[in-house]
Amino acid sequence: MKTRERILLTSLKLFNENGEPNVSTNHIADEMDISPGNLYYHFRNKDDIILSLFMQFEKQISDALEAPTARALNMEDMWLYLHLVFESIWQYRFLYRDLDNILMRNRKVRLRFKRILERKIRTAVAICNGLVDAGIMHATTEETEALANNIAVVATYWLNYQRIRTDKQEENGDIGRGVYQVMTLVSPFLVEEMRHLLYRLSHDYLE
Amino acid sequence: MKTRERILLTSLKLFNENGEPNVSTNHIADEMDISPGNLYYHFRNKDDIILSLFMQFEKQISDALEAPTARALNMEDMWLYLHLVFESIWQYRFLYRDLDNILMRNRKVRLRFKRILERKIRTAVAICNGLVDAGIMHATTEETEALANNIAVVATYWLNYQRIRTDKQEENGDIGRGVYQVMTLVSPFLVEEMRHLLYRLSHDYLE
DNA sequence: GTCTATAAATGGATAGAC
DNA sequence: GTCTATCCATTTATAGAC
Repeated sequence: MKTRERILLTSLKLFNENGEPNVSTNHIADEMDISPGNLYYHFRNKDDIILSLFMQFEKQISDALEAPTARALNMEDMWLYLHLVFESIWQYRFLYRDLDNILMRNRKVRLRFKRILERKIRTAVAICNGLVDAGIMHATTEETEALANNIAVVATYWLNYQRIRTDKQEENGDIGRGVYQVMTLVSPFLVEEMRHLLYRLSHDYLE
Repeated sequence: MKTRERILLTSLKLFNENGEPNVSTNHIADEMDISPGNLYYHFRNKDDIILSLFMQFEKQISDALEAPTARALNMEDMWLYLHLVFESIWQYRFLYRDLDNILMRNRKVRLRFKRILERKIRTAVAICNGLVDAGIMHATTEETEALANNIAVVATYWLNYQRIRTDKQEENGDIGRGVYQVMTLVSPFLVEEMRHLLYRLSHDYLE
């Protein structure tokens, strides 16, 4: 494997494990048994590494956000879709844990992250409208708008929230809970029949 | 004013403005025109300052969380209650912006913050149960549980979320939007009459 | 209580040899 | 591409005089 690739892989691992602010370029080089100078041959600086990792993340989550707008979704599709979103966040969780800091320092990442967030919201609106059109959901425009924001907030911050509550540092078992939690946002707007279906689905899903 | 007090006030201001990781003890001393040595006479280290600020925050938000469990709430009460919670968060927003980092470093703050979070959830459950008992809300135990978590997530992270979306750094005008957003979580579980009341209330409230 | 001076450590980054 | 050596800036923190 190329050194550049290894730097990205090692950085991602260390960032996720220890938090981005607690991982210096020296740490990364050390962990890989290369020299700091070598690292700086491949990346201009630490933010450059973060930007590269972010672009990997961006590509991955973009693919996940693509699918549901292409066609109408049924309930099972939505689980899968949300699962993919949560998987991406989990994989690059260091970004979300120090979001404010990272976005503050890094203009490029800030602009692009904003775009992803807006896209999340628009995707949520599109899905809801699809459900309303299909007659299995009832909501006014205003309700849909507020709902989409709530979906975006919970999807964005659920893993942070869960991490504070349950002290266990790793384990991604919370993804299922995150998906469930987002679904409970939509649930009360569904027609009764669908609400029950969702209820059964979620109990299967969470074992 | 005592120097110790001034250090806390200045730290809070700088932390909120520039982000806690970007404010060193030297910056704080500098801004106050005192020497770093003087600052360290009053506080053992930076985390000690953060702990003191956190305890101020804890006291303030504890008061806010006290009220609603004492008695049943009507809709107007809930706006006020949520407003107080958001005000506290806004005032100590630096904590929330670098939450993961701060909690990771500081065991005491972590344990106490966790307690506050649990209390937020329990308060939300209590309020919902009150509304159900009063017959103006319909929700199963499971729905209430999920709802309380969603309330906690949105209340905790709304200001962070809003800050990313709208680039303007300061201005607390988003508090009203935060309260509204939390209310939209509860709204679909209310009986129709109350839902309409809430709708009217929120439109008055947000001008 | 407050200041000056300074130690000790760390992190980001570069120059130049190989 | 990679390493060694090193520089510079910053940060935390303390000792000791006033």
